Amino acid sequence: MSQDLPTTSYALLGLLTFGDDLTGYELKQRADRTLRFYWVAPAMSQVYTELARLLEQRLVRATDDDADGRNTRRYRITAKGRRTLSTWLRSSPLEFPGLKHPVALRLLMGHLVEPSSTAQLLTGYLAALGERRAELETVRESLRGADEPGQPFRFPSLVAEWGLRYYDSERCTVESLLDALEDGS
Amino acid sequence: MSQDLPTTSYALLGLLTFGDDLTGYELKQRADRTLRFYWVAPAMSQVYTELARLLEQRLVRATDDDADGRNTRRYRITAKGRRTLSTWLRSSPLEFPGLKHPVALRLLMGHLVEPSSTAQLLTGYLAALGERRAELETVRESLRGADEPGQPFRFPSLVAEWGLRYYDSERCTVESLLDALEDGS
DNA sequence: ACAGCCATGTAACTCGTTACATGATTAC
DNA sequence: GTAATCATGTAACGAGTTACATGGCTGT
Repeated sequence: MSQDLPTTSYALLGLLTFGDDLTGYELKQRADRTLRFYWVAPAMSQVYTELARLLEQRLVRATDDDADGRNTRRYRITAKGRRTLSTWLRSSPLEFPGLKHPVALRLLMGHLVEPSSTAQLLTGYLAALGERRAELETVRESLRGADEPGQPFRFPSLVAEWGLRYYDSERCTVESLLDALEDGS
Repeated sequence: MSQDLPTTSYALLGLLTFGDDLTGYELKQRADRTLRFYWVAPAMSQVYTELARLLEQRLVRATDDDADGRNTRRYRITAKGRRTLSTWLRSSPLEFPGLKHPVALRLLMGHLVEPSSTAQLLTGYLAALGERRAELETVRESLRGADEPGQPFRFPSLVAEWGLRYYDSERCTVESLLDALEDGS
């Protein structure tokens, strides 16, 4: 029973393997600090939906904690959850990354607008890229001290590094696209 | 009337601005050669669904061509379609690209599996990346000759170049991740 | 007192997918 | 003749979103 969950379920389950129990709300925050950069930023409502599913399949266990008046459920991954997750990691076939790049999409149709409009698009993207990069940089900084081989945040740190490199490469490419547009117009 | 279409509608409409009329089938093929690399590869059924929508809003016009026995509808963008598209291009707010990167996601959970399993994941990705890159290279080659400033495929060519650079940057990063994993295990 | 955050959920809806259904043309 | 490709659509479903609904706690 219970084998093929949507990838986002595995992703959220994976965020519960870092040694602490989280509420739905906290899980959403963790997703926003990690998953967002290379997977998705699930809506609050989806986090609760996924947790309900994981609970139903006994991949997580919930502890009600009404002590503080607030209705609070804290979720912990179960042994079965760990087994399921590592089986998935080992056996799932390679899926190629999917990119949804509205900026590239708009550049494709550059012939429909004035060159200045396209340049403005790319300049705006460059700015957004800078902000994003700064956010991810902050995340990586916060992992410092536990990101050496063998330590708990080694892999999150490697992934963050990967993201930073990606943003750097984007900046570089977009800058040369802007140059090319100037020359050719 | 009629303004906010899903982005994929605009994307498909954009593929009809390169001077030729296409059948649904041909449009799908064009999407597979271009959109796939930085947007989506829509299912055949979705292409027809979107075309029906575009038709309903008079953004495309259809010509039935039953002459050859086959039921063939050829679609052409209308003046209204062009207006709608260029308005969208000029006025739509900047959306940041979204990445769905199953490989990065799995790397995040590297602590749950043996190092060899993670290394295998990355090696597999490197191979897939090579194939993808080759496909995109073929596409770019096919644009040669009409990709100079002012020519029809200038922008598609720039976008393809962007994609190639992205794949190169990925290859480079993944190689150094593999090095880091070897050192630290 | 009031705003902002913590906290949990339901309902309606859209996008996009896979599976199904059909049939003609082309190349071997 | 038969397999691959061209060609068009419908139906059922799933993943994920926004909007809605509720309420307590915390800082000023």
